[in-house]
Amino acid sequence: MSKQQLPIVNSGVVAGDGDGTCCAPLVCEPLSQAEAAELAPLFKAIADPVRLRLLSLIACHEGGEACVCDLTAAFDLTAPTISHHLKVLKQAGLIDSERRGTWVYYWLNPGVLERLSAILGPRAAAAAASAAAS
Amino acid sequence: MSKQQLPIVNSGVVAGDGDGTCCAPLVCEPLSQAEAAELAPLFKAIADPVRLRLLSLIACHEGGEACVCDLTAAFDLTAPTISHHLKVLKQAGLIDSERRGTWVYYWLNPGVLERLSAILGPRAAAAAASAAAS
DNA sequence: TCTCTAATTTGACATCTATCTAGGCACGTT
DNA sequence: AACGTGCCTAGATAGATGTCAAATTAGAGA
Repeated sequence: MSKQQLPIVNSGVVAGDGDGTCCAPLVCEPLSQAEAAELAPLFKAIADPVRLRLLSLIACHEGGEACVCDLTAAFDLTAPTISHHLKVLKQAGLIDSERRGTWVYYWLNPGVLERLSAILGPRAAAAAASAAAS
Repeated sequence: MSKQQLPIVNSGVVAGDGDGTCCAPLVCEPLSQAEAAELAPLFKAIADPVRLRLLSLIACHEGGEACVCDLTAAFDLTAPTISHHLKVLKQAGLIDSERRGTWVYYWLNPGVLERLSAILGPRAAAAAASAAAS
């Protein structure tokens, strides 16, 4: 933390998206400080075994959504802990939720995982190839 | 550098399906506990703004590698701190390094980012696969 | 209204993490 | 050999994080 030198170059960052083509993969051009600061919390949200499984369970559940009771049952953790992890995922924008009667359902927010994937992804192959070539 | 452990990177992880084509994206089938436990540290390694930029700087640097002095200069952090982050990335298996004379060079370990990318998104997985195929 | 179940919030705790300063090792140069 | 520079390790510390038990909120039904 502190003032690092690189100014906020890009701004579009990761959130912007919108240009259908694609993202700025990690490997194409150096991430600005601002971009990194915006991406890191997203990766941090998924950088936990419980939350990874939660995402996976939700995504794979029929209808693309799952209620908390289903999720809690899949872990050896207390309900408050699961609730906490769901909150982290939701605050990061990865999932969303809605109450229906007694139960609360969660589903994946479309596009977010894909964007993260794109940032890590396509280019890496190219970079690896060029590295190998030398 | 001799004392530095070997990267634990691969071992199958989530790709374990064995069909060489590709991995099981998060959304295809629920992650097992073991898979999640193995993936989380990788995501945790990149879930930091400094480390994201380090990865990016290394990947974008000419030749696909960069020396510590180049990297340190890009941040407003002390050298030991950068060294710490590089160690985290190396222990996660994301990068590797070598000393050449006075300087130590770091480069991206090929494949690891792609695997993470593939896990997050089917679309990216397909892209990576097609890239690899060509 | 009262009660039962589902889910979240609160508060506490132990652990992990990012960062720094100080010091040490390796290499190249004088 | 001695020095200077590049990089890493060690130790310390403030702050973040994961977990649980207890308490709270919200809806369904008797």
